[in-house]
Amino acid sequence: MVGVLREAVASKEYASAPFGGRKQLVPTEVELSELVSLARRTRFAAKSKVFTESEPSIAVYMLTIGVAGLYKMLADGRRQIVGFALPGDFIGSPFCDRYTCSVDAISEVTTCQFPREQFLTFLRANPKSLYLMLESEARETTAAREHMILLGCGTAEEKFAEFIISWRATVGRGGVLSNFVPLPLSRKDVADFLGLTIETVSRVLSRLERDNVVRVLPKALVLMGSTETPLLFKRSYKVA
Amino acid sequence: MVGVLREAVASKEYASAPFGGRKQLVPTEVELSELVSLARRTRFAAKSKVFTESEPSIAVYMLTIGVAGLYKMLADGRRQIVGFALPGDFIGSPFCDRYTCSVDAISEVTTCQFPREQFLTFLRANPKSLYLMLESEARETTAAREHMILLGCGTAEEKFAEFIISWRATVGRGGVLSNFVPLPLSRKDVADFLGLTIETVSRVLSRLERDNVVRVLPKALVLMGSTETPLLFKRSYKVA
DNA sequence: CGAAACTTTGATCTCTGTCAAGATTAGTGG
DNA sequence: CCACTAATCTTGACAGAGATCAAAGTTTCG
Repeated sequence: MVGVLREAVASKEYASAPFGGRKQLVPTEVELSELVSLARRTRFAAKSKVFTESEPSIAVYMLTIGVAGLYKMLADGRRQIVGFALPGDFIGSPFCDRYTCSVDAISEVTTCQFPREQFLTFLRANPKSLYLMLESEARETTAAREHMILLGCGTAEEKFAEFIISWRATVGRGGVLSNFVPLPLSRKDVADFLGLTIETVSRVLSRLERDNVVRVLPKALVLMGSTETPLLFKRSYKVA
Repeated sequence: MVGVLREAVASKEYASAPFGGRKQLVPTEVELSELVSLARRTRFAAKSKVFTESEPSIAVYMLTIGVAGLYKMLADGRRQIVGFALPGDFIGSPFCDRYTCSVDAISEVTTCQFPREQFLTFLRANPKSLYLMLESEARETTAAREHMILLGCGTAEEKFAEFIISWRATVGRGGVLSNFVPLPLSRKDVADFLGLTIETVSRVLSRLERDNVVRVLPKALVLMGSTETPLLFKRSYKVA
């Protein structure tokens, strides 16, 4: 659940910075401070669980530092990562009694924890925040569907290319796009996100490196070619 | 975009039936009649386009009769169906300037069309409806993620089994589950939803029929075994 | 009734998964 | 800081699920 409230709450949490030039409804200062008063700061060690699918949903979290992975698992251990949460993203829906997916901290993670019922009450009473959450949730749905086409139609190489380009954009939020792309995820994480095996991911990377399309570093990649259009850019992709 | 407003608007559209026992916020009669006044009835022939990804978003639709398919396409013709819309479901998000996926009528379809800006204005002014939309959108995200695990982890047979069981539940909304499952979708539709080819879908079906798990009829299937737990039920699936 | 569209079935191929070693990297304790 | 062990990553050989190509059967619909 990627938050639209993120700039709001995040800025409030770390400093009382004023809002930027959003043209949509924006929570009032009063709404905001009420929300902030609900928050409890919580930390999670790298690789620890934040919560698990199907256990009772007691809180909504906003991630403030680090990277988390949202995933679903099958009984036999197969795992599908359905998305990643970065600073500013909300995790957990206040509308379900139970969590609809599991979340693990990938790096060390810090969150603002909001008790579910209180968060829900807050939303009911604060239409502007409600509106922002709805926008946010709509983006989330769009992102999920975007990923479906990869999972359903993509080859291993297409999946990886698409992933790394969009990951680069995600981690570079707002900032300038760099060809140096930090990659705190393990091969397993990438594989489980793309519906591949670690071996296939590894082979794709080796091939791309051999062809001078990327340079593989520990915990990072360097994309070759111009910053605007790295060689990796495979997008025959996208829309008919 | 599966609507929560569906019972509301649908009942208003067809009759002024009172609401059922929802315990959440419900739009007031005033809100509702305002919404209904925005609606324009629109029909789409089977296989016609409702709208196409990336064209300007001018309206939100609520499907009232029929089945529609939401999909994304790649330049080379590969297609991923990301979901189906049935009566009561909303199609199109009011928050994006352009449609984020394409929609085709599968059977003949009737919709209520709401001009986007007016719908947006309505939402801003009617917090209770806003709340319902948010709940609805959250369900949509959950459904999308649910499908991801199939696309990423499932074998052909698992994909099909999961699909048909959930399709049966979807078309049987509210009613009793029957082992006779109408299937207005073509093999291509099923294949594009599951990330398979039509040949593979066909082979899976033939195998299941040979093993007396289903009976294949034109435009329908009959599941063998008890109504509660058809033989098809493969669910080693679901949650660790 | 007959042509077009869709579905089934078969033969073959290929991409990715699986299994099995090695090679790196990361983590730990002396 | 280094050495040693565990975890992670890469690479290879092989196998198999599903894709592709091709043709015959069905259904649909004018």
